[in-house]
Formats: sequence, C-alpha cells, structure tokens
Amino acid sequence: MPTVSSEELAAAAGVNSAKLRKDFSYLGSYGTRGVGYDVEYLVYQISRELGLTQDWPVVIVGIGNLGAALAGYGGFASRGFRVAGLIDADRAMTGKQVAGLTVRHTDELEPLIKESGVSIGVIATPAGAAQAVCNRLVEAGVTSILNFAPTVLNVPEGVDVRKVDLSIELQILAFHEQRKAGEEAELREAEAAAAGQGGKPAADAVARPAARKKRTGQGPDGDVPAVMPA
Amino acid sequence: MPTVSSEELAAAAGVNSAKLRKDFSYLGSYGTRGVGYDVEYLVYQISRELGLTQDWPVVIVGIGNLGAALAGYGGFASRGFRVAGLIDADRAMTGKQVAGLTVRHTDELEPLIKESGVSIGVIATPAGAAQAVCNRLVEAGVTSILNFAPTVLNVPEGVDVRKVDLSIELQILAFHEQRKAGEEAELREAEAAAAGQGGKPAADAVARPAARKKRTGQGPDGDVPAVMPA
DNA sequence: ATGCCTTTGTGAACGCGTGCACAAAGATGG
DNA sequence: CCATCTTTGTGCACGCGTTCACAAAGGCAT
Repeated sequence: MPTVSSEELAAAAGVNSAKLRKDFSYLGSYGTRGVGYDVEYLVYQISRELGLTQDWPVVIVGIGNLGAALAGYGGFASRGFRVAGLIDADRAMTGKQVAGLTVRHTDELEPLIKESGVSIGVIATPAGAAQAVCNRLVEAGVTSILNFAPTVLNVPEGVDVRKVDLSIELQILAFHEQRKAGEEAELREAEAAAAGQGGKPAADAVARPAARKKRTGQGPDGDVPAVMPA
Repeated sequence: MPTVSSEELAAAAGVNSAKLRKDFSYLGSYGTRGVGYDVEYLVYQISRELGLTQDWPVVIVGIGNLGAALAGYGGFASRGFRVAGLIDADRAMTGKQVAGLTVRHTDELEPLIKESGVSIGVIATPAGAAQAVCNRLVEAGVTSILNFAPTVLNVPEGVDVRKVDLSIELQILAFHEQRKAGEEAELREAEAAAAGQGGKPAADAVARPAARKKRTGQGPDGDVPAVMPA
C-alpha cells in the first residue's frame, strides 16, 4: 500500500478525518489531492517531527524491579531511545548485568551523563531518594526528567519533569467501574421504586460537621457525579 | 487546620479557585460560605466519589520485572487497591514469593477471579500473550483492564481498557527537548543570518516522491511545529 | 485537451471547558 | 438584631479545539 487517504487513516485511528488533515497541515505534511498521502514520506516526516530519527541517550537511576523493567523495555529502541547507563545507589548492585548493561554506582552518575551527552533522565528510585537524584541530574546537565517515584520534584526553570503514577491509571479504571456498578444499582433502585417501595439512601459514613440543613432534593449523597475525568 | 478556603486549595494545587469551586459543586460537595470547606468531610467526599473508600481486588498477570514492580508498588494500598493474586504462565515461577504474595499458574486464573471477586485485571505480559490473557480475563468476568503490553487489545462492549506505554512519556520529553534545541539553533541561525551568511537547510533524508514544487517559502523542512502535544 | 472524479487544505461555525465577576449565604461582632 | 465581612456557588463571556463544508488541485479516462 503505497498511499493512504485521510479517511482511511482516520477510520483506523478512530478520529475525525478533518482533524487528521488539519493536524497534518500543521506539520507541513503535504498530501496529493485526489490520491492521499505517500506512506513512506508521511512516516518519515512524522518520525522526524516527533524526534524519532534522533538518538536520545537516556540514563536510568534506581535499578529495582521498575528500573530493570524499564531497562529491558523493548519499545525504547524503536523510538530512538538508547539506554546509556544504569545507576543504583546500592553497592551490591554495582557491576551486575541488567538487560545486557552493567549497573554502575551513583558516584559515576556525573561522568556518565557528560560522556554520553545524556539530556534525559529516568528516576525509578524510592520516593525518599528522588529529589536528591533529581538535583544531581539537573546539576550534571539533564534537562528532562521522567519521574516514577511518588514525589513531586522541584526543579529550576527550563527543566521539564513528567510524573508517572502507576496507580492513577488504576484509579481511573476503578472510577469507571464504580460508575458501571452505580448505574446498575440505580436501575435496580428505580425498579424497586416502581414496585411501590422507594429505596432509602444510606446514612453518610462521616457525618456532616455543621448543620446539614436542606438538600436540593433530587440527589442522595450516594449519587454518581455528572462528569467524569479522562 | 479544620477548614480550608477554595483560594488556599487552588493556590496549593496551582489552579484557578473558580474552577476548583465549580468542580466541587459538580460533586455536590457543600462548603460553608464565609468559612470554606471542612477538611475531613471534603476528604471523605472526594475519596468516596473517586472510589477510594471501596476495596478493589486486582489480579496481575505476567510477573516479569514490570509485574513484580507493580506487585510491590506502595501507592496501591492507599488508593483502595488490593493485589488479590499474581499469575504467570511460566511454571518455574509458580509458587515463588513476589512482594509477599505467592505466584500462581495461569490455570488458576479463572478460579482466582471468581473467588476474590476481581473486576480489574492488569496485563504485564509480553505482547504476544496479551490478547489471549485479555480474552480469558474478560471471559472470567473482568470488566476493566490495565494493559502494559505494547499491543492494542480487542475487547467486547462494556469492557474498559487503558493502555500504558512507558515510552510515550519519554517521547513527549524528547519532543520538548527537541524544541528546546531547535529554538537555540534558530537563535544561532538568526545571529548567523544577521552576520550576512544565511544557514542553508539540509536536504531531506527521504526525498519527496512526486513533484515537490513550490514551498510557501518561509519555513524549511527542518522547522519545528507551531503546536505541541500535551 | 477536456471534463469528471477523488481527496486535500482550510475558512467558518459550533461546542465545551476555563475564568471572571457578582449575588446569595452564612459567620461574626457590636 | 442588625451591619459588615468573608467565601461560596454560578450565570455569563471568552478562547480554543473540533467538526463541517466547500473550493482548489491533481489524477485519470475519454
């Protein structure tokens, strides 16, 4: 398949074709009217725009289970990322092989960053060590940090930090799960009400502190919200 | 501190106080005018709305580095998640202790789900095994899946899937990193141009297939885009 | 060469979320 | 009990991203 239309691409991606074309137009990607987009050229343009054609040396600090998982993650190489080094504070880890690389001690952090020209650091340490590691990374010249530790990092102007909290994704799933359950419960309640016996709302587990006077009526506390997060 | 105002909360969170109040109003959380929100009551309301007060048994399938990391992740317990079981297809893993739990073989997947009332599954297997695992999870009654495998999962209506791609976060950092570098290069180029010698754009690594006629002029192919993703 | 057909690129309209500004409500002090 | 002050809850306006719809452009058959 040498060429694709915005319509095909949009259907495959599950988005609107107009949006896709407009997005491409921002990139300056030129298709051919009446034909579509040349696949190879398009792939190259998007790859370059996204930085996939560049080589990004990355250092991973904290080689526990998560750090090891990241070191061995297959998706990195194909996206232009190269693990330039693994760092761990535990001397017992020093010298060990993880995912084909040798773990080095924290002492070697700065030389590693400078030698390899690392500008992106990944923090997979316990929460307590994260800020100290972050400071050393920044000091050594790292300007982008991916933080898996459950802490908010303070960084100077010009340094980007992205925080990944693995439990947030679960949280979102649980939220939807609750909504599903809530809707079912509501249906049952509605049926019960139709049968003549209104379902009475359960008392709050934590009482309202001050005077809990009127309620707007139509919604008990157990209501599901009208909005939902992403 | 028994009570907080929306202003304080907004400042701490780095958002607009009006937005915060509006969001709270959607939840039906009632503050007290002239005083603010009762902290304990607010925490309880938000927790309940988010499902933190419920107990969510979770099964993790695929106990490699990532699965082990997830099993030991501290953030789960405090958010209401409980790892009900660890499953791995490798018989060599069966019976081993990971993060204080015993790894069980894939054969025990269905009974585990039914006994523990699991409705959320986490897939941390290699890409090849993910869809098969997914099918079995759904068949056994799981309705929410968190997928760490680099595959798109096909699921029936009513089942939620969230895909976590660890390299995407790095991708976003790299994109910004590229923009930073691009801006610096542009500055240098502008200086060079001011000195009389215009920087010439490098030829594309992949040639345009068809006729590459006019360009709108002001932007060489190496341009950074005018927009950026989240 | 000419006309028709397909698909792009984009101006314009729509919808939604965010932020502003203010009235209502409750607390507090005289 | 009334006046004043603080803070909530929310109608309204603005801005941005998405979608619609169509003119322009290129390919292709006759």
